[in-house]
Amino acid sequence: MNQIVDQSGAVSADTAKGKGERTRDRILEIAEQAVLQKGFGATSIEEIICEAEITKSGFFYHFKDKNELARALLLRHIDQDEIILDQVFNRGQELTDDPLQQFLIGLKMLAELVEDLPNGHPGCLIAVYCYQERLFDQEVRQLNQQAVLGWRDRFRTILDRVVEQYPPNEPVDLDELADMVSTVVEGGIVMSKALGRPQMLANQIMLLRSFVKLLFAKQAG
Amino acid sequence: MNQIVDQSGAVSADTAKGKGERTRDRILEIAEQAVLQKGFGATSIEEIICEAEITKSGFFYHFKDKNELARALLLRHIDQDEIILDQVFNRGQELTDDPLQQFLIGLKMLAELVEDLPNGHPGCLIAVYCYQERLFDQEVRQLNQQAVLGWRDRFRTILDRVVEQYPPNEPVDLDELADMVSTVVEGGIVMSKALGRPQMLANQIMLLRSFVKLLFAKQAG
DNA sequence: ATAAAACTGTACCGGCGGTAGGGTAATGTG
DNA sequence: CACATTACCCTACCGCCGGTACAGTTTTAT
Repeated sequence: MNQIVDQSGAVSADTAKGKGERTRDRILEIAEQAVLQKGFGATSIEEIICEAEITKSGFFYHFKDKNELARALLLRHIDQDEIILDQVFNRGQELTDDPLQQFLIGLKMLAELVEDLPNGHPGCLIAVYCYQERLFDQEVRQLNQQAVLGWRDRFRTILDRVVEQYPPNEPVDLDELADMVSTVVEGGIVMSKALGRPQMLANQIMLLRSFVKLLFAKQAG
Repeated sequence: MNQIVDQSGAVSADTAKGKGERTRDRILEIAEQAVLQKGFGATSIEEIICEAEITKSGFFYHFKDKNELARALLLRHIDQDEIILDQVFNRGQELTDDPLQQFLIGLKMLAELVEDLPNGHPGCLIAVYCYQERLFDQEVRQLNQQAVLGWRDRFRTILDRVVEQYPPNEPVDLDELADMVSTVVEGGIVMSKALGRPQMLANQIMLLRSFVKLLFAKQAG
């Protein structure tokens, strides 16, 4: 869903890593950017090694084939994504005890976070892989699926606490509502890219937030 | 947004076309399926001509290069999409004079339409192209942009009529709300594909419909 | 019948994914 | 410092693919 580079953290972490792992990370970083811009099938190993300043042998020392690169890319992406979502939605829990407010704060912070990205959201590997599923093996597809189910669990947990205190004004399935967050983010990224207007993603998240407010707002009387 | 083959219509139209155009259409049909499954860069001309039972020379007789194929695919996709959206949302206008009901009926019909697709929604070329923008020229990117703006106009026009009669319960930007339909469809397609559950797209559309109802519902008192 | 349209056939180029295998520089560790 | 392991580099090769060039042939519409 989100991929933002944890700069200072990454640097300090790098120094603790061996040289091999640092090269591997560099390959992954370069590859991810390329894949998000051109798709997996259109990203050549040649260009990756060129930018990473290694040779083809060097590349295949780290990844036995392109499919293994795909798997590593996805795993890394999912990890980074989870860290960011944890930060955003745990922060809400620190600020208030009201579960609805926690959720609304999380959505607001998510919107601000994607809005502050200088060149817009770079894209989501899960979406890239969805549209190129025939290129990958079963394992990659399962990873993709589990990542999405992880998002559902995350938001569902929050929503369960919300409905205890706020009965929804319209009957909704909570899993579907949890999925709505992912849906809006994924769709928002596509719309942002299509229009070349990065801000759209943040706007759509905020609009979803309005809907959540409406759904759980206490009615007058 | 949507790509559904208008079968009987296509057949009768085919008979009116010259042989060249029929071959061209066959190429486009095969290419679109492949591109939606593997991405544009990973779809080889070789496999297209193999399935279309023509030679490489035959292919390049119709399209001077892959970029021209991309443009033709996109134009065709946008056309088909517009026909479907016209059908769905004009039907709402036939059934009632209330603009809100028209919109809600349109969303319901859209949900039913995508739910009835046997193998789930095949995907949206606009989304594919967004995630592979570096492969295409300026013209293709502009086409993509205009298609999205067309969706916005379509829904915005409906919404303008809605707000005349139904003041929204929460302040919203109508362009953003119009974009929300596209966002949910694009995001819903990604989610459906990622989870392998075609029904998700219809569910998300119906959930958006609930939100629209809430937003424009007349408050008690 | 005939001209135009719609192809086919063959040969070629360079780039890319991937393999094979031998050689070498850098690195962490005792 | 020694030394094994890690992390690469170099060269050569294969087959597939996008794309070009161009001459020849069939099919179609009129």
